[in-house]
Amino acid sequence: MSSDPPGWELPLRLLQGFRSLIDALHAELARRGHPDLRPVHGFVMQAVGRDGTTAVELGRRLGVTKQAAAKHIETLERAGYLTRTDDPDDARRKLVQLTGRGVDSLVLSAQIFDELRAGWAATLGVERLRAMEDDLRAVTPGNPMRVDAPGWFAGS
Amino acid sequence: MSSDPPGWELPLRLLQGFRSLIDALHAELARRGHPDLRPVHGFVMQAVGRDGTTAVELGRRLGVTKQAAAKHIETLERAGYLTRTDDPDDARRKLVQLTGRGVDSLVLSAQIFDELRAGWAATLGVERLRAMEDDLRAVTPGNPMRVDAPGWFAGS
DNA sequence: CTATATAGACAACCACGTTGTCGAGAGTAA
DNA sequence: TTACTCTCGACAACGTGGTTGTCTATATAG
Repeated sequence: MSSDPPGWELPLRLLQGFRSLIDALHAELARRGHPDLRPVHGFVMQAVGRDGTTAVELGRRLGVTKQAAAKHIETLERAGYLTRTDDPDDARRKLVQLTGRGVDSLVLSAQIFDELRAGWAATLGVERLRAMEDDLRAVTPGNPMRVDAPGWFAGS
Repeated sequence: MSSDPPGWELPLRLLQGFRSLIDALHAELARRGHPDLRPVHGFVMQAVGRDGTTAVELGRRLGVTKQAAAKHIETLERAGYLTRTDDPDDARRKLVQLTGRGVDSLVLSAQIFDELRAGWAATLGVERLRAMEDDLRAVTPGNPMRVDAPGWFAGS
């Protein structure tokens, strides 16, 4: 029988797996017309969503303050991925929405993620990959769409 | 037959798995006498290692500049986890070494990681967990001891 | 002895998070 | 209508952790 690996290997492998996928995604995004996107930008735009949102709500979704969310919005607005328009029903609010370029980057990202997953399936076999996904779902029962990752690591 | 999940779920699950382990580790570390440690501190002390190192070498291991490494050293020195002493063989160098408290935190972390892995094994079964580890090794062939994670996410 | 390379300290700056404050607008109750 | 309260977004100040650039002291090679 084989002995168990040390427990500290598992989290590092999980992180490496995540990193390798995200790095490959952004290498491919750069090749297909989005060289300026950073990993955090994908999380922000995913949190904005097709329906748009506001700075306060975006902050809630990302798990940061509205001020931090506003800075992300400003960055992505200047880069051409988001627009801000006045809400006709509430003069306090500014509606943040994806531009065509923003939507394109999300569509492209979904497509590239599928391609990367196919690469893992080719290496591991479809059944082993599905087993890994099932097992990860079992130990991380939350909604995978939560995007409050940024800023979590460094902490206070 | 079941259909494949979207490719974007896999990286999010990997990140969630990593996060859940690291969060559980630090909750337990806090309970066992190390409430001030942050995730990044574990990476730094792991990079310092039992043999000690210097600021320049630490920066190399973490993938950051020597100045950034020096700031981590100063933080952890003030917190009582590291000491800096003059190198008797080279008056330019300051040897950075773990204190007893620093070593204790690493020993404790290794122990807690083993306990967390046992928890996953209880949920998934030993064979499934080993399969996941094997598969992660197969798709992330690098040395898992690399600890250059901090600062990678936000990018430029 | 001299030239070059390295270690670490220091300053300035930037990115991204925080808290605190503020004015404008919306909602509600007297 | 008026007054009170809440919400949204803007702005300033600050902390942390990263960067580049510069400087001094010390090793090391020629």
